Amino acid sequence: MGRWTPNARGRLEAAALELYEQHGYDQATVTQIAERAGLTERTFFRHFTDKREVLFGGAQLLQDHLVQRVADAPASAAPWEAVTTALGGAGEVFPADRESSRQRQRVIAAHPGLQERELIKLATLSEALSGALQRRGVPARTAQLTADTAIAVFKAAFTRWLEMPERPDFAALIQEAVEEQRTVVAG
Amino acid sequence: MGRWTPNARGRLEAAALELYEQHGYDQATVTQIAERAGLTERTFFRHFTDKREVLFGGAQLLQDHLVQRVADAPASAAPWEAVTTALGGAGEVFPADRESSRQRQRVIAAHPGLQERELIKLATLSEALSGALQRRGVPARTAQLTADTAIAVFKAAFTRWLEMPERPDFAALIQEAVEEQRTVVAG
DNA sequence: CGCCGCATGTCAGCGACTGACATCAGACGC
DNA sequence: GCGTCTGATGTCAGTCGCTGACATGCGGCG
Repeated sequence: MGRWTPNARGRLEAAALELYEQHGYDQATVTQIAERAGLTERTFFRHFTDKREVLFGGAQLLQDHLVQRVADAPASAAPWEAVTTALGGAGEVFPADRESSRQRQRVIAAHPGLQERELIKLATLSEALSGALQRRGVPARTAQLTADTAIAVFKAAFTRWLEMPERPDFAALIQEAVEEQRTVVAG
Repeated sequence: MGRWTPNARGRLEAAALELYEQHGYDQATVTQIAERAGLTERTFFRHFTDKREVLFGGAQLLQDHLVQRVADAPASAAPWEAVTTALGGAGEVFPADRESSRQRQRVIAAHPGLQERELIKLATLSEALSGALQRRGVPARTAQLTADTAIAVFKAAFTRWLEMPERPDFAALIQEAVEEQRTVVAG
């Protein structure tokens, strides 16, 4: 047992999500978030670099997971196959309840600054996938284009994953989006 | 002749670009930028919503131009053809000297916050292209996937446009990237 | 037993951004 | 010509995000 009540970071995340949703991102001050978590503003900034970052803790997990899967793909797999197969397994790291994901998306959708942060997380993910592909021998420019194109697929699939009534199989949604995109660019 | 020296907005843009490059984005204060332009901090924030936006005035022009070209494409053109043809004409709205574009890219590359802003400009552009496609009868989901995929192509082509020694024909770079992407997703 | 590490608290300060109100050259109606 | 109105700018005060420097005190470790 530590000196302080445990999981300060998790309490800050929960407090922030609640306040952002109830009063809006702009109205919620960092001081309020910290107080609700039983901490001080200064401690908030020791756990998160800024007021936005508290919503994006999961991005790093997703990225590590995907990079690992690309690295682990059989040597025979083509770049596009390696990446899309990895994306198909992303459902494993999504939260058990889609509702918390939807809540988070609602907060983000309501604030441009949070959309900016989400976009750079996707861009960082794209860079990471590109790096994983390059380690498989794919040339840099091709790797980046492949990764960017894959992100377009991921976005489409994730949007559907949130929208569908019953929790869907993420791999199937990825497969659908891949096929739709192939149709599009063949056009 | 107005009461004030003209083109306040342009002077603020120039002053900001210089200071961001010379001293770094973080070190340059808005007060400094405004003073260099012969104005006050308050006036800066009347022309630009925040310290970042001063670097992104051209994005709206590009967007309007591309949306117009998608709308003007012949009815017979498939969505992908309409969008990529429009992208090919984007070279018309780039600055005459690539050096100022490179300077701007260097500043952006040096600061994550500016990268965020650039990404949301691209996302906004993607939304606008998606809207233009939907006005041509393309279903919403397909339109967005088409636009996102097109943005991946645009990024690749623009990067090359900045890098090449002689000013290249942007339409040709778009065409190259389209073909490379088709190869990629063909697996 | 005493020292140390580390998560947290306290405090002071900077700079981004905003709202309210003042100013004043030029445009415009008469 | 003359008063009025408009719109870009200035002035001022205030909030809040974020940071650096230093203090504090429990738990562990020698």
